[in-house]
Amino acid sequence: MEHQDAAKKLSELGHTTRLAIYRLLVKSGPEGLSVSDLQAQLDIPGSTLSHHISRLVNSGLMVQKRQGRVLLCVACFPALMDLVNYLLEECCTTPDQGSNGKS
Amino acid sequence: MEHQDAAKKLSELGHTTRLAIYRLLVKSGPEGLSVSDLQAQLDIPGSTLSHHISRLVNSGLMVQKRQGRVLLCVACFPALMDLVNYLLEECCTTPDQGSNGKS
DNA sequence: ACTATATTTCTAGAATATTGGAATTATCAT
DNA sequence: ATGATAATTCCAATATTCTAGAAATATAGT
Repeated sequence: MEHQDAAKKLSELGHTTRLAIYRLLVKSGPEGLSVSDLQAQLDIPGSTLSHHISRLVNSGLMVQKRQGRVLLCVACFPALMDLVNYLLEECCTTPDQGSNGKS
Repeated sequence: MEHQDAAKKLSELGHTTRLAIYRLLVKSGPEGLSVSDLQAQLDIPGSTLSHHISRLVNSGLMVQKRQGRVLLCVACFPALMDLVNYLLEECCTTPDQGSNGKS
Protein backbone atom coordinates (compact mmCIF):
# COMPACT_ATOMS: atom_id res chain seq x y z
CA MET A 1 0.00 0.00 0.00
CA GLU A 2 1.15 3.50 -0.86
CA HIS A 3 1.95 5.81 1.98
CA GLN A 4 -0.44 8.53 0.81
CA ASP A 5 -3.21 6.01 0.33
CA ALA A 6 -2.73 4.60 3.82
CA ALA A 7 -2.74 8.08 5.34
CA LYS A 8 -5.93 8.93 3.51
CA LYS A 9 -7.71 5.77 4.67
CA LEU A 10 -6.60 6.33 8.26
CA SER A 11 -7.74 9.91 8.09
CA GLU A 12 -11.17 8.85 6.85
CA LEU A 13 -11.49 6.31 9.63
CA GLY A 14 -10.34 8.94 12.08
CA HIS A 15 -13.71 10.57 12.45
CA THR A 16 -16.26 9.43 15.01
CA THR A 17 -19.16 9.22 12.61
CA ARG A 18 -17.23 7.57 9.80
CA LEU A 19 -15.63 5.08 12.15
CA ALA A 20 -19.10 4.24 13.45
CA ILE A 21 -20.35 3.76 9.90
CA TYR A 22 -17.41 1.58 9.05
CA ARG A 23 -17.76 -0.61 12.10
CA LEU A 24 -21.42 -1.18 11.37
CA LEU A 25 -20.43 -2.25 7.85
CA VAL A 26 -17.64 -4.51 9.04
CA LYS A 27 -20.04 -6.06 11.49
CA SER A 28 -22.67 -6.64 8.85
CA GLY A 29 -20.20 -8.43 6.61
CA PRO A 30 -20.42 -8.88 2.85
CA GLU A 31 -24.17 -8.34 2.85
CA GLY A 32 -23.70 -4.75 3.89
CA LEU A 33 -26.25 -2.18 4.99
CA SER A 34 -28.38 0.31 3.12
CA VAL A 35 -27.87 4.03 3.57
CA SER A 36 -31.21 4.20 5.34
CA ASP A 37 -30.21 1.38 7.67
CA LEU A 38 -27.15 3.41 8.58
CA GLN A 39 -29.19 6.55 8.99
CA ALA A 40 -31.60 4.76 11.31
CA GLN A 41 -28.75 3.52 13.50
CA LEU A 42 -26.76 6.73 13.55
CA ASP A 43 -29.54 9.29 13.63
CA ILE A 44 -27.87 12.04 11.60
CA PRO A 45 -29.14 14.13 8.67
CA GLY A 46 -29.06 12.44 5.28
CA SER A 47 -26.79 15.02 3.71
CA THR A 48 -24.24 14.63 6.48
CA LEU A 49 -24.35 10.85 6.25
CA SER A 50 -24.01 10.97 2.49
CA HIS A 51 -20.99 13.21 2.81
CA HIS A 52 -19.23 10.77 5.11
CA ILE A 53 -20.18 7.76 3.01
CA SER A 54 -18.79 9.35 -0.11
CA ARG A 55 -15.50 9.95 1.65
CA LEU A 56 -15.27 6.33 2.71
CA VAL A 57 -16.09 5.20 -0.82
CA ASN A 58 -13.62 7.65 -2.28
CA SER A 59 -10.83 6.34 -0.08
CA GLY A 60 -11.50 2.77 -1.19
CA LEU A 61 -12.63 1.51 2.20
CA MET A 62 -16.13 0.63 1.05
CA VAL A 63 -18.21 0.19 -2.09
CA GLN A 64 -21.84 0.83 -2.92
CA LYS A 65 -24.15 -1.25 -5.08
CA ARG A 66 -27.64 -0.25 -5.99
CA GLN A 67 -30.54 -2.59 -5.41
CA GLY A 68 -33.61 -0.88 -6.73
CA ARG A 69 -34.19 2.27 -4.76
CA VAL A 70 -31.80 1.17 -2.06
CA LEU A 71 -28.05 1.69 -2.07
CA LEU A 72 -26.14 -1.01 -0.25
CA CYS A 73 -22.89 -0.11 1.47
CA VAL A 74 -20.30 -2.83 1.87
CA ALA A 75 -16.93 -2.66 3.61
CA CYS A 76 -13.88 -3.55 1.52
CA PHE A 77 -12.17 -6.09 3.69
CA PRO A 78 -9.01 -6.39 1.60
CA ALA A 79 -8.49 -2.64 1.85
CA LEU A 80 -8.82 -2.83 5.63
CA MET A 81 -6.39 -5.71 5.82
CA ASP A 82 -3.87 -3.92 3.62
CA LEU A 83 -4.14 -0.89 5.85
CA VAL A 84 -3.57 -2.90 9.01
CA ASN A 85 -0.61 -4.61 7.39
CA TYR A 86 0.85 -1.27 6.44
CA LEU A 87 0.64 -0.17 10.06
CA LEU A 88 2.24 -3.33 11.39
CA GLU A 89 4.73 -3.87 8.57
CA GLU A 90 7.86 -2.81 10.40
CA CYS A 91 6.53 -3.86 13.76
CA CYS A 92 7.96 -6.64 15.89
CA THR A 93 11.16 -6.69 13.89
CA THR A 94 13.98 -7.62 16.27
CA PRO A 95 17.20 -6.93 14.36
CA ASP A 96 19.38 -7.82 17.37
CA GLN A 97 18.33 -11.45 17.02
CA GLY A 98 18.60 -11.60 13.26
CA SER A 99 14.97 -12.60 12.71
CA ASN A 100 12.17 -10.55 11.29
CA GLY A 101 8.52 -11.03 10.48
CA LYS A 102 8.76 -10.38 6.76
CA SER A 103 7.77 -13.06 4.28
CA MET B 1 -10.69 0.69 23.45
CA GLU B 2 -13.17 3.55 23.51
CA HIS B 3 -14.68 4.59 20.23
CA GLN B 4 -13.63 8.22 20.60
CA ASP B 5 -10.13 7.21 21.53
CA ALA B 6 -9.82 4.94 18.50
CA ALA B 7 -11.13 7.67 16.20
CA LYS B 8 -8.64 10.13 17.61
CA LYS B 9 -5.70 7.76 17.15
CA LEU B 10 -6.75 6.97 13.59
CA SER B 11 -7.13 10.63 12.85
CA GLU B 12 -3.63 11.36 14.12
CA LEU B 13 -2.19 8.56 12.01
CA GLY B 14 -4.17 9.86 9.06
CA HIS B 15 -1.71 12.54 8.14
CA THR B 16 1.19 11.94 5.80
CA THR B 17 3.82 13.48 8.03
CA ARG B 18 2.58 11.94 11.27
CA LEU B 19 2.22 8.53 9.65
CA ALA B 20 5.80 8.86 8.41
CA ILE B 21 6.96 9.77 11.91
CA TYR B 22 5.10 6.85 13.41
CA ARG B 23 6.44 4.34 10.93
CA LEU B 24 9.98 5.46 11.60
CA LEU B 25 9.34 4.97 15.30
CA VAL B 26 7.73 1.57 14.83
CA LYS B 27 10.66 0.56 12.69
CA SER B 28 13.17 1.73 15.26
CA GLY B 29 11.51 -0.31 17.98
CA PRO B 30 11.70 0.26 21.74
CA GLU B 31 14.93 2.24 21.40
CA GLY B 32 13.12 5.00 19.58
CA LEU B 33 14.50 8.01 17.76
CA SER B 34 15.35 11.52 18.88
CA VAL B 35 13.44 14.51 17.56
CA SER B 36 16.52 15.56 15.61
CA ASP B 37 16.83 12.09 14.09
CA LEU B 38 13.26 12.46 12.90
CA GLN B 39 13.90 15.95 11.63
CA ALA B 40 16.95 14.77 9.71
CA GLN B 41 14.94 12.01 8.04
CA LEU B 42 11.84 14.05 7.31
CA ASP B 43 13.38 17.41 6.47
CA ILE B 44 10.65 19.65 7.86
CA PRO B 45 10.82 22.73 10.12
CA GLY B 46 11.21 22.03 13.81
CA SER B 47 8.04 23.79 14.83
CA THR B 48 6.00 21.74 12.39
CA LEU B 49 7.61 18.51 13.51
CA SER B 50 7.10 19.37 17.13
CA HIS B 51 3.44 20.07 16.53
CA HIS B 52 2.90 16.67 14.93
CA ILE B 53 4.87 14.89 17.61
CA SER B 54 2.82 16.47 20.35
CA ARG B 55 -0.35 15.27 18.68
CA LEU B 56 0.94 11.73 18.52
CA VAL B 57 1.96 11.89 22.17
CA ASN B 58 -1.34 13.43 23.14
CA SER B 59 -3.28 10.63 21.46
CA GLY B 60 -1.31 7.99 23.35
CA LEU B 61 0.41 6.53 20.31
CA MET B 62 3.89 7.42 21.45
CA VAL B 63 5.84 8.61 24.47
CA GLN B 64 8.85 10.80 24.95
CA LYS B 65 11.70 10.39 27.41
CA ARG B 66 14.44 12.90 27.88
CA GLN B 67 18.06 11.86 27.74
CA GLY B 68 20.13 14.88 28.41
CA ARG B 69 19.47 17.45 25.73
CA VAL B 70 17.90 14.87 23.50
CA LEU B 71 14.25 13.85 23.57
CA LEU B 72 13.67 10.26 22.57
CA CYS B 73 10.43 9.34 20.87
CA VAL B 74 9.15 5.80 21.25
CA ALA B 75 6.08 4.21 19.70
CA CYS B 76 3.54 2.71 22.09
CA PHE B 77 3.08 -0.74 20.68
CA PRO B 78 0.21 -1.78 22.95
CA ALA B 79 -1.74 1.28 21.83
CA LEU B 80 -1.17 0.36 18.21
CA MET B 81 -2.27 -3.20 18.83
CA ASP B 82 -5.39 -2.10 20.66
CA LEU B 83 -6.23 0.16 17.76
CA VAL B 84 -5.80 -2.59 15.20
CA ASN B 85 -7.89 -4.90 17.33
CA TYR B 86 -10.63 -2.30 17.53
CA LEU B 87 -10.69 -2.10 13.74
CA LEU B 88 -10.83 -5.86 13.28
CA GLU B 89 -13.02 -6.66 16.27
CA GLU B 90 -16.21 -7.43 14.40
CA CYS B 91 -14.40 -8.59 11.32
CA CYS B 92 -14.42 -12.10 9.91
CA THR B 93 -17.42 -13.03 12.03
CA THR B 94 -19.42 -15.57 10.05
CA PRO B 95 -22.70 -15.97 11.96
CA ASP B 96 -24.10 -18.41 9.38
CA GLN B 97 -21.49 -20.95 10.44
CA GLY B 98 -21.58 -20.26 14.12
CA SER B 99 -17.84 -19.58 14.39
CA ASN B 100 -16.09 -16.32 15.06
CA GLY B 101 -12.56 -15.12 15.50
CA LYS B 102 -12.90 -13.88 19.06
CA SER B 103 -10.75 -15.36 21.79
C1' DA C 1 -47.79 11.10 -15.86
C1' DC C 2 -47.86 11.35 -10.88
C1' DT C 3 -46.45 10.21 -6.24
C1' DA C 4 -43.60 8.36 -2.72
C1' DT C 5 -39.24 6.74 -1.17
C1' DA C 6 -34.12 6.70 -1.28
C1' DT C 7 -30.19 9.16 -1.73
C1' DT C 8 -27.13 12.70 -3.50
C1' DT C 9 -25.49 17.30 -4.74
C1' DC C 10 -25.29 22.16 -3.86
C1' DT C 11 -24.21 25.70 -0.84
C1' DA C 12 -22.34 28.36 2.82
C1' DG C 13 -21.22 29.29 7.50
C1' DA C 14 -18.67 27.55 11.48
C1' DA C 15 -15.07 24.90 13.28
C1' DT C 16 -10.61 22.74 13.10
C1' DA C 17 -6.07 21.68 11.27
C1' DT C 18 -1.65 22.86 9.04
C1' DT C 19 2.36 25.42 8.44
C1' DG C 20 6.58 27.80 9.66
C1' DG C 21 9.07 31.97 11.50
C1' DA C 22 10.32 34.08 15.78
C1' DA C 23 10.81 33.87 20.51
C1' DT C 24 11.38 30.82 24.46
C1' DT C 25 12.76 27.00 27.48
C1' DA C 26 15.91 23.13 28.71
C1' DT C 27 20.27 20.93 29.09
C1' DC C 28 25.12 20.54 28.93
C1' DA C 29 30.07 22.13 28.56
C1' DT C 30 33.57 25.63 29.38
C1' DA D 1 27.69 33.34 33.45
C1' DT D 2 28.16 32.44 28.45
C1' DG D 3 27.52 29.86 24.47
C1' DA D 4 25.89 25.98 21.84
C1' DT D 5 22.59 22.46 20.86
C1' DA D 6 17.84 20.41 21.30
C1' DA D 7 13.28 21.11 21.24
C1' DT D 8 8.97 23.57 22.34
C1' DT D 9 5.59 27.30 22.46
C1' DC D 10 3.48 31.34 20.44
C1' DC D 11 1.31 33.40 16.74
C1' DA D 12 -1.09 34.33 12.48
C1' DA D 13 -2.13 33.20 7.79
C1' DT D 14 -3.97 29.67 4.92
C1' DA D 15 -6.40 25.55 3.95
C1' DT D 16 -9.45 21.91 4.88
C1' DT D 17 -13.29 19.70 7.00
C1' DC D 18 -17.84 19.44 9.04
C1' DT D 19 -22.61 20.21 9.23
C1' DA D 20 -27.19 20.41 7.63
C1' DG D 21 -31.02 22.70 4.97
C1' DA D 22 -32.74 23.03 0.38
C1' DA D 23 -32.90 21.51 -4.17
C1' DA D 24 -32.04 17.87 -7.37
C1' DT D 25 -31.73 13.03 -9.08
C1' DA D 26 -32.98 8.08 -9.25
C1' DT D 27 -36.08 4.28 -8.92
C1' DA D 28 -40.41 1.96 -8.30
C1' DG D 29 -45.39 1.55 -7.96
C1' DT D 30 -50.12 3.08 -9.53
